Amino acid sequence: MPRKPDPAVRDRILATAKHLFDTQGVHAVGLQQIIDEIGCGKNTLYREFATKDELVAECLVSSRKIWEADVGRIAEAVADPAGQLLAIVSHVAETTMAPDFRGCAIYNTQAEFPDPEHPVNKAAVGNFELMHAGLHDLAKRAGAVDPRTLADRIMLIIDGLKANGAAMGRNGAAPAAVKFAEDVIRTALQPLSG
Amino acid sequence: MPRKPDPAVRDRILATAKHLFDTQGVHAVGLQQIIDEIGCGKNTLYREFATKDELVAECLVSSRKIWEADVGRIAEAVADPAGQLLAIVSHVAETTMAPDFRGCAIYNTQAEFPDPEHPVNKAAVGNFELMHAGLHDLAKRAGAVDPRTLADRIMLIIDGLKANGAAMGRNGAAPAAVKFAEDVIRTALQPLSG
DNA sequence: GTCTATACTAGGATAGAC
DNA sequence: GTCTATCCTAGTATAGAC
Repeated sequence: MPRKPDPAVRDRILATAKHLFDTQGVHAVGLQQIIDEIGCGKNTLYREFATKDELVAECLVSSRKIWEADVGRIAEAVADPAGQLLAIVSHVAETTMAPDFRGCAIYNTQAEFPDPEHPVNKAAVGNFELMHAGLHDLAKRAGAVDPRTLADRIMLIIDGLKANGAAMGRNGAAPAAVKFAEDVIRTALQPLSG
Repeated sequence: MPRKPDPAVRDRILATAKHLFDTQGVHAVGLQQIIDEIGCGKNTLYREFATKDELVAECLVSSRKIWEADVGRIAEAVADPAGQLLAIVSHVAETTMAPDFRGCAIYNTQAEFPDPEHPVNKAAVGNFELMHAGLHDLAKRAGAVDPRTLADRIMLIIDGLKANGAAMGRNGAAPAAVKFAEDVIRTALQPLSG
């Protein structure tokens, strides 16, 4: 087969773009930079993604899928919903304490597209809503007295981890997050008067 | 004195730049845009700030001063350190639930300057360290059993508020944050077996 | 002299034509 | 894949108003 039908060229573009966007910021990365990195032609990129915004939005879909895959893997490894909540926090803590962690890709992308009507902004908000809904579901199945409040608190810890980890890594508040979540979950499951 | 020594031109540049940076992002705002908004000449801006980076760094100093002023005002209004911690969280919650809140200016700026060696990045990290140190001090004076842990937890809630509030406003986890902090502070002050 | 305003350089951006 | 068109950026230098 002499002529490659480049079956995965779209995925390669997406992966390369997502990596560059995540590490340097969307506005700081030009399409030419992505093209150079991949070694493809400009029209190849424009065939797959009509505009840069479309490419950015598609990267957010990738971020969502990665999150869902992580949560799914945790669900397979941990039986009880309360343990899954804790494992999710633990997983986020690990990623945010990595030396090259530069912040939550979804949050950072949203910050670069402040217009609430912009598709990229809407996609980012949608991702957060999905995350919160997943936590809420787990909190319900864990038997929390007030599932919504538990989900809110875990969400705050996760979001705090991302923001704090980006700025201060393991020198900041991130190392304390898992124990924090543990206490919060334990308290939330106690029927009365903890 | 007939000739105005334009005592406030530097402040006007700073205020305008900070507002534009905060609402649209640093990379998305050109110096020309700032100049047009102010109505001054390009020379004037470059006389006060040699480079854009210098202007950005100075905006971070403004952010820090605003934070310190907020904390100082709370310290005057609330007597006990534990109450101050709660009031700080409450204050952050209010700002993050404002309809036009676009995220923490310091965090967003840092995200746009990922290079840890860049002066702007260092300035942002320095701001976070100052905030954490202030919380730690309050936690100690509040008589917390483990002041560092209390400071870490309050910091996580505050950072979570900023990230979550930017994405979801009052539809997200932000409204639950003050009650959350209240519980955390109360538990942290109990000498044993809460 | 001090300000605004404009022209200019050199580079990088998106986008698209070929 | 290359090449072009158009636009915008940071930053500098110059022109002209008061």
